[in-house]
Amino acid sequence: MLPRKIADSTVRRLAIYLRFLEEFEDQGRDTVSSEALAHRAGTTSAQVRKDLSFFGSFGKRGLGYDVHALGIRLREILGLGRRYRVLIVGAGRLAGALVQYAGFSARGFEVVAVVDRDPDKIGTAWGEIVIEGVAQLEEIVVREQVEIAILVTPADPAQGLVDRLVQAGVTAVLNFAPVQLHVPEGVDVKNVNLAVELETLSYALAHRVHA
Amino acid sequence: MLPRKIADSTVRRLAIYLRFLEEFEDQGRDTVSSEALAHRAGTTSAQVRKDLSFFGSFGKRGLGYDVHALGIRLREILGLGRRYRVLIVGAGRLAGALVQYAGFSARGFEVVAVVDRDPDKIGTAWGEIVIEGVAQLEEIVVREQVEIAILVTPADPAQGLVDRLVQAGVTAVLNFAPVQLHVPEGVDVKNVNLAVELETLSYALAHRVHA
DNA sequence: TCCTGTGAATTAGTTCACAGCG
DNA sequence: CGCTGTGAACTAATTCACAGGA
Repeated sequence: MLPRKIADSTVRRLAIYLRFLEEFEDQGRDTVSSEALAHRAGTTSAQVRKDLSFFGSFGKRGLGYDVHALGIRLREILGLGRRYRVLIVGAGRLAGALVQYAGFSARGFEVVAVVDRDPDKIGTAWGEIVIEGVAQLEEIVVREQVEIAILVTPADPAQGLVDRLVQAGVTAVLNFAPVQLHVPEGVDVKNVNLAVELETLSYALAHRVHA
Repeated sequence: MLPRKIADSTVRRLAIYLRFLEEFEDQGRDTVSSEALAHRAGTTSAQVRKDLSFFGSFGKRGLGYDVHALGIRLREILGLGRRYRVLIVGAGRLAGALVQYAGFSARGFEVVAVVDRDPDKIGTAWGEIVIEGVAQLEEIVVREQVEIAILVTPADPAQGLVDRLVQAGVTAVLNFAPVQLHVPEGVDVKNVNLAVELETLSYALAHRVHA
């Protein structure tokens, strides 16, 4: 589990393979070929084998991969063998959707706190979680041993918030704010920008060969 | 606006440059260098110039780019010069967040209908929009002249729904369901998978050089 | 025979570096 | 001079193609 530098595209595909492996497992299949995985994941069998080969050789020639064993290995590789404590910054609707999203907790991402700057929201409850004030950010990070922050705020306050998060000890951030965050070495940021996704679609529509 | 094949990564960056151009415009700046754009967008000046060069030469040597003019060109290139009629399939919390998300309508993506299969949701209103039954899918696509569908459903029904959407005339789909959709030639699908984003973070955490 | 694992070949994407125009 | 525009060089990612083990 120590190869130097793995492409982000490879890591994303591994996460996708894992999803389908679990599906196969639920169906009681105990073996799967690179071809079958590739078809489900929308890639090629060579790509699947190459992706896996960076981490070892898990298959049996002539047979394929053991569904259960490969699942375990992928979870190990992806760091999903444990739970992660997540803080959500910003209590808008998207944050609400994330808190309730079953896909996160199923994978071990546990939302332990939500903060917002709106005094009207502070103190209200979302299920188990009571929304706290953004002033408590640092205190919460320490108290709840937060490792991952999800930033769901407007662009404006995002950089200041991430500075405070990093200062308090957070080293991984999933950023939904439409800004490029600047963080010190050793802190990982992944950006999700829903408007950009739609704009790549409108690009495709605009440049279609009109029949 | 006719170059053969432009990388997805380039299109995404163009959308990001546009965001910052608009910010600069709001600030009253009327000229910007590739270097300044690159810094905001988290890339390099050479990358910015290369991305733009695929579509023409918009800058002035020694000076940079005209903020307003480049904004217009980028909107043209991205196909943002018009409005798009969007149907949301699935009325969960994420769908609710998308309906209300200002970033979409600001860019011309107008949600014209929402469908769900839950009878308890059908007939309830989200702002202007009354949720309709999934049975009406085809009728709605025609009636509302839907061009883009956003699929926000569980994995299970997603393929069947996309088949119906395509049959009814939809040619662009933003898919949040964790499955690889199979669609005919000429239909564009972009996938967003929030769990995968978090998993790339957990990969990074797990493989960090522990100091 | 079937299907993996993997170097080699290819293709795609990024960065360099500099000529040339304002 | 300053900064763009762009071939050329380089680096990264994907695909090919086949040797070899089950």
